Amino acid sequence: MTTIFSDLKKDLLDPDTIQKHLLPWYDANQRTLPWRALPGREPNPYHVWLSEIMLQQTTVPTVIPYFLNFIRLWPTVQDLSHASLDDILHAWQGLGYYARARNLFKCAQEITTRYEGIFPDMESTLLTLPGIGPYTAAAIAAIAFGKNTSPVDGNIERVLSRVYAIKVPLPGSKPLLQALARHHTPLHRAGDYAQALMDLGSRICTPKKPICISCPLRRFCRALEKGDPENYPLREASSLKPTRFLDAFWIEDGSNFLLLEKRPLSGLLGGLVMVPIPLLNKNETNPFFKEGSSPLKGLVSHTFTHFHLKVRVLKARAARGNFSLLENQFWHPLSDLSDQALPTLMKKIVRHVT
DNA sequence: TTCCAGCAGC
DNA sequence: GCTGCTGGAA
Repeated sequence: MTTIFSDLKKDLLDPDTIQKHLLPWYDANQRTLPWRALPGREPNPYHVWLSEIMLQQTTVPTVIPYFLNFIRLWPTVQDLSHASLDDILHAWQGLGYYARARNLFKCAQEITTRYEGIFPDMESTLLTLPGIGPYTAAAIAAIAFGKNTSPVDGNIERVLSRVYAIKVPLPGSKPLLQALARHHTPLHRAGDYAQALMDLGSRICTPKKPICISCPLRRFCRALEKGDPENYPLREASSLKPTRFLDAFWIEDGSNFLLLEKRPLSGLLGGLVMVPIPLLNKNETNPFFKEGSSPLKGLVSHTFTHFHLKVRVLKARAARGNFSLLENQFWHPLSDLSDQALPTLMKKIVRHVT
């Protein structure tokens, strides 16, 4: 920590400067969120964990309906641990990063069997559970159990980068930001402190057009002093994504059944249901003949973490009797697609065809 | 149409 | 250090 601070040391703010201004602001301005305990009430660790896993990948407004649906279907972590993976993936569909739904399930099972349904309250124990990494372990320990830990999410990175006008670009500045967050974490109310920084980041210290005039930290924000808070945090130049072109096979039998396949559990869109797209995973071979199929006009575009995808849809009709299904394939009524766990790519293809 | 945020697993 | 998805903003 001393080395990280070395060239910043004389510029460090008092350890408690930030929280002294931040906590009163939080008490007056905190967001009401379905997983957040009302002031003076005990947080529900199951709710905190579930929301943090969902929030790992998307924003609060997107998460809220998924979260409410999950706790309606599975009110406790034991209920979730007794669900089926297919039901969980179905409820998760559209959220993306489907490996996280599998880890959610594994984690619920471990909590139920190894911890008798009680969430561990130690950061180091939480860190051993599936799907819980450094950020989530610290967040649960602080928010659900009031432990003195310092979770650093994207909001907190942005706020601290601005307050200190950090010149090192992300992600290289992460250790420094972690150390700064640690430096300012109060002994009491560490969870409120973390949530206050997150709320500040989402409501005031926004990526674009921050509302500095309303910020409780404006008096000692160095980026504001320099006049360019929006330029922080600095980022390494990102590399360009390649574009891949693939064919999807929309194959119907004579009676409105569609050929679907369940994708392998690991890898892209794992465990979700799609029409066949040969070569979407590496090493996949193409078992389909393009003869007898007609390409639809236009392409379906979708972007994954590391590449753009443009899909041509080939439509064909097959007699069920002389079509031999692969192990992971099945015929499914077109009218009942909604009972399957479909990724957004598949929904775009459905829209394109129908 | 393109860009971007968001964190864990391997 | 590479892989994994989506919605919303620009």
